[in-house]
Amino acid sequence: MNKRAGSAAEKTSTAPVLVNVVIPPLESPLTYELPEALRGSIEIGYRVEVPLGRRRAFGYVVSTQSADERPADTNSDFKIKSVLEDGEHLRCFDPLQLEFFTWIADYYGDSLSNVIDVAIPPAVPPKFERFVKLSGTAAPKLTGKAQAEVLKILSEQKEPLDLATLSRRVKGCARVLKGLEEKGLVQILSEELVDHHVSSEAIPQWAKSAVDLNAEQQRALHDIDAATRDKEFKAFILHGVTGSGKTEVYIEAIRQALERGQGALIIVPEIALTPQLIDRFRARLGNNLAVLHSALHKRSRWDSWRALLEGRCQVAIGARSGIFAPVPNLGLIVVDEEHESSYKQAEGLRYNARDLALVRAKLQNCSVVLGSATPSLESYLNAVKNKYTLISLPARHSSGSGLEISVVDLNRVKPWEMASRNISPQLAAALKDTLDRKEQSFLLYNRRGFASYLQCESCQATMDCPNCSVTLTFHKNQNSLQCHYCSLSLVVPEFCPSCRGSDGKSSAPLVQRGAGTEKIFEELETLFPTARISRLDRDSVADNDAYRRILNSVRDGSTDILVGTQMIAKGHDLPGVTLVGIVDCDVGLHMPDFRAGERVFQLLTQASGRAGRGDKAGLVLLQTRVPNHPSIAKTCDKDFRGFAEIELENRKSLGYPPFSRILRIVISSPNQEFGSQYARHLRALLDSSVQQRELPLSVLGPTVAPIARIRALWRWHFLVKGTSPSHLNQVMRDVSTHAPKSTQVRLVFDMDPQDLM
DNA sequence: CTCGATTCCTGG
DNA sequence: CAGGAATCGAGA
Repeated sequence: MNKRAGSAAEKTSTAPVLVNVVIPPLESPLTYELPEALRGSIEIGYRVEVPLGRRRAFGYVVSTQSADERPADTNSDFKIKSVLEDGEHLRCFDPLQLEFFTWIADYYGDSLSNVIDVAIPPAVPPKFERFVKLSGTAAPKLTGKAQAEVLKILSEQKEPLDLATLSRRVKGCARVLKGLEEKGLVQILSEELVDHHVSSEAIPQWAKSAVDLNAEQQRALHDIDAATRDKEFKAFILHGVTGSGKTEVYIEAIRQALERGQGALIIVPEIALTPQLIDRFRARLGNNLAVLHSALHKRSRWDSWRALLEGRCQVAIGARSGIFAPVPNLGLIVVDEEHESSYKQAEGLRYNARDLALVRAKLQNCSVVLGSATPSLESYLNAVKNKYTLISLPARHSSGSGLEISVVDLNRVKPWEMASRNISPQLAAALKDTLDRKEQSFLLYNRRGFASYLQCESCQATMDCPNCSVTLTFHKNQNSLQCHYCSLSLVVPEFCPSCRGSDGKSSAPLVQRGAGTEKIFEELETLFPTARISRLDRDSVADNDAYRRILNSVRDGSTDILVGTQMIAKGHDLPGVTLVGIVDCDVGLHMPDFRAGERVFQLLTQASGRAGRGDKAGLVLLQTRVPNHPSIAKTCDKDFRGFAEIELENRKSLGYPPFSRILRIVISSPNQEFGSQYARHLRALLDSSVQQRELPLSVLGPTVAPIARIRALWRWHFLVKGTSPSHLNQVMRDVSTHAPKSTQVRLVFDMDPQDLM
């Protein structure tokens, strides 16, 4: 399997002659012959350059064959071309990873080619920098003025000087240097430029010192480390609220693995992968940490990847796509905030990085740690069934129960008693107290904009997106109506466009319905005119640096109240915050999605964790109209297990995950009639597949998707439910091979969907 | 019948 | 995806 290049004599006898190469975006592999000169040096995982038609293309070697396996007889009606001898051939992944890639392709019903294309960052040509240094001891003789100057500069230099700096000091130095080089007075070195984020320096000694872990952390560490050391597949759920010290456990476990020469992989949600977090890991794990992030510059991404591949780094940290990292001798995978739905890729290859972490751990016999304050029910059920080990870390604060969470039942507040449209007297009072104490508050309202929609007062028409079946959100700051699905932006019309003038009055006014963070911000400004208020949501962090700037303004105390969407629930340690107000807990609770309740619980619990992280006690106020709803009541009780039990019971009775698996099939078409007919036809296909194979599956649909139209495409979907993923898989294969191809419709298969809209 | 545009299909 | 072949359709 893992043949290394042997001696030249061995090469000819045992080295494979044929290689199967996937060339994205081609789905199936093509066979090429290896020219004599390349045999033995190219194996699985190499990116090779091959002739394809009349052009050259890059492809990845996924399997090899020796000459005698050549399928000479029947269907070889094509002549096998040869890998280009003068091409660029580059090692791109570890042969060990192939099994993982194949598994992914099978499970998600995609081609190996596409999986590899998604997994491997595109290689960038190496960049070289040239350095000059003095060479030889020969006395400088008969040098010109310019040459003398260069020599003088160089003699003042301890290290070789880079050419760029030199040419800035001496104009036209290239020629001068050439002369000097010929005389043997200087040497020009070429060194490959590797991104500074990646380095092979050893772990500094100071970082090796252990930190103080409490008894529970010690125990967690011990268990995780034992599994890692034994190189067995074992999954842990590390359940602990923010501030319970999960990160310390990860770091120590990784550090211990490193000392044994085992590599590790950490996956964090995109938004958490901040420079601060990376610094924290680097401070303790040293420089052999490779950062992988799809937003990184191409070169850094490739450099990090290669550093792992070449063994210069043993630890990788990355967002979703980091799960593919070629960590050498992988011993431990950590998935932080494992419940995050952003681990699921929403388009293309719709993989879930958390699920893949478990698959990979199983394939490579290593341990995996899923960390969260609010584990997903999928993971939690596995712990209940003893498939995973659940480790709970108690809150670490000395103040212990310093967090008080209470409900404001909006049913019991008369409209005229409200401090403002969306802020109850209780919340207003708490905000005032917090301001008086010179402490800080977070206000969560999980909706962007100023008003959810505008409605005509006379004809009741709502301002809808022309391309999507949703209302347009009113953004007051930009005075625009925006579609949050297709990002259309319109100037706000002065009068209702559909009834203007028709009822005699030419000025049918538009009224604002529903609220958003902008509105809450405005209410706060009215209530607390002297307070320093900031807003954090996708709109206010449009420019790249704004996110950090806003969080910094909280950290340094120049913001008193921060209002925002779920973004504020995920920021980092901000010890000055002692009040968290949830303006409306019920947002998102009534979505047509069986995970709605779970998501709300997660968000509320996560947001609550922002309060009182320092020594001071924290207060959380939950404004709601359904105070007895488990998502809210159990947040109040800080009772994850209690919530999980209720919710699991629900899911069980309805046959939803984690008690079943779902395959979602989405049909979209610009033509409503054609699409709906196509969807009905697909139902027949589904039924016949299920029947013929006698699969215990239930098929729901076709139904119009909850958002019936997006970007001018009408949408329908099916939910196929079953207990075994392989059954769903068979149906998916059947349908995708037999479904009639049409340019009018698009068909998407989504295994384990997170998004049901 | 011709030419350009469009769709289809192959690539080893 | 890219390039070539097959097919389509308007113009002459």
